Amino acid sequence: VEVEAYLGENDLAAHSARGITPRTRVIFGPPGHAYVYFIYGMYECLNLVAEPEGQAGCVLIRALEPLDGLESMRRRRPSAKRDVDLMNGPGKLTLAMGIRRADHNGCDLTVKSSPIAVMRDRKAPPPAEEIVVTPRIGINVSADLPLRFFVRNCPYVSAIRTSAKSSVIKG
DNA sequence: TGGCTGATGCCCT
DNA sequence: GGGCATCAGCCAA
Repeated sequence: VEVEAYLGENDLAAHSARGITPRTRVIFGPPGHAYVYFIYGMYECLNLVAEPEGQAGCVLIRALEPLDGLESMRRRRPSAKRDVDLMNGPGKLTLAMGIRRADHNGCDLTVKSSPIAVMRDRKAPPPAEEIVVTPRIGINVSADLPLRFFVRNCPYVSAIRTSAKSSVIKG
């Protein structure tokens, strides 16, 4: 329900901006794979590689709406007081899902046997009617680019922080 | 409700 | 060695 785009070029906020390193190698690999990185000494963040092999570009998953597995998520995140707080942040949702860099960085999400369940036993929900577009959260460079997208009026997003720079995509 | 801060370790200069 | 795509708890108002 909430993502941010990180581009391959002209986006200094992207980890891939300085080219291929041991950490960013996955971002330059084939699409549909998970790029999981460790941040602030405590948290992991999940990205989906989104460009053809050889090009950089990925999507940071910032919030999800839990449709299944609520009990196990509550066990992994006992600090969440309400269901809407289980996955409303990039560090929270990896905790709730048990996603770790050591286990899941580089794994292929396009196969049924993927260790990260992506619509494995479900039909996709209907597309959101309205998407809000804003600048990305928590970055200092390329901070004005409108690359954060979230479902309007969805209670599961991390911060309904719309600004003067926000806009809405319909349909 | 909103702002500040400590916790904590990888990554790249 | 400094910065970092974060979070939870604390405090003031």
